[in-house]
Amino acid sequence: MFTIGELSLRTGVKVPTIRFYEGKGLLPQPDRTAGNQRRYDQAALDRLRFVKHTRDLGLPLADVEALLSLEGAQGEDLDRAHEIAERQLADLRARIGNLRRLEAELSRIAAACDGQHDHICAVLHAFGDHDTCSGTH
Amino acid sequence: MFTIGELSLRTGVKVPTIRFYEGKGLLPQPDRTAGNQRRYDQAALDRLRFVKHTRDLGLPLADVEALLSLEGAQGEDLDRAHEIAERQLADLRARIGNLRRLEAELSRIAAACDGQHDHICAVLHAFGDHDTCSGTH
DNA sequence: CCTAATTCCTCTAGTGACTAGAGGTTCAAG
DNA sequence: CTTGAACCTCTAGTCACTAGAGGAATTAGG
Repeated sequence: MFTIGELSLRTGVKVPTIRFYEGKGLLPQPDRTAGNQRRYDQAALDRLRFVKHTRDLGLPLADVEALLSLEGAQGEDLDRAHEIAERQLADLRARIGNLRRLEAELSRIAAACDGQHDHICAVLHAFGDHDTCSGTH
Repeated sequence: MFTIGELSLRTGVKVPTIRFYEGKGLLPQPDRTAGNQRRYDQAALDRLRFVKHTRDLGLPLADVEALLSLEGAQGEDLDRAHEIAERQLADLRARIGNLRRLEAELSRIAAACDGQHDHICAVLHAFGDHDTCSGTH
């Protein structure tokens, strides 16, 4: 049996966040001591690790919840899980694409003034100027 | 003179968001008609475009505000602007790196089950399983 | 057995950057 | 002069936490 603090150490999820997840229904209500403190078992640890991992992957809590409800799923339910993974992947790839375009633009802006102010620094102008952007955003 | 709706159309910033920016002090208080409606001039349009563009680049409003206060800056103030651009760029590159690692993992997960359920689908297991991750996150 | 330090409890409020809605007013066209 | 769209202010909700107040329980040392 772990305290909430031990669970936090083992998963890397902060204590208030664990309580927050419980309030959201992502984690079941754990046992309590006579003094009302939470005590967790191995199953709770596994479940929290699942939540942590999926969150790290960028899934919103609603999707984490959906996946949790699919535990031990079969047949069509597995298609749902697969679909969530595919959707997240597409999302992620789009986000990477956007960020790479922004990276190109930001480095153009940062390069506009390399510390010499003999000329008028173009950084501020570059921030305001959309016309010279390569991509759309 | 533009109404708030016209400003919205020309910049792509939604009407409530324009009011929100004004409340935050990012945009100056515009003139008003006798009936209390906002009327904007070209300067307001330019300023909002600057805000929009910097926001699109991923800068938090606090940084947008800092940049706005540097308008017409000279000397050392320009270093501040340059520093903000450099910091954002570093930030952005780190974010891209993280996302690319996650992409690798998500595609591993999505591939774990390609629609055939003869075998037990590994998607759910993969979501819960951090050990097989290539990178750290 | 007692005390002190640490961890735990609940609850409220704050973050960032908006977005949605209620309930009411003004403007522009016909 | 009427109608309908666009405007006004204000409050509250979103997401995923995070911080703090004020108090109770647990645990290690003496």
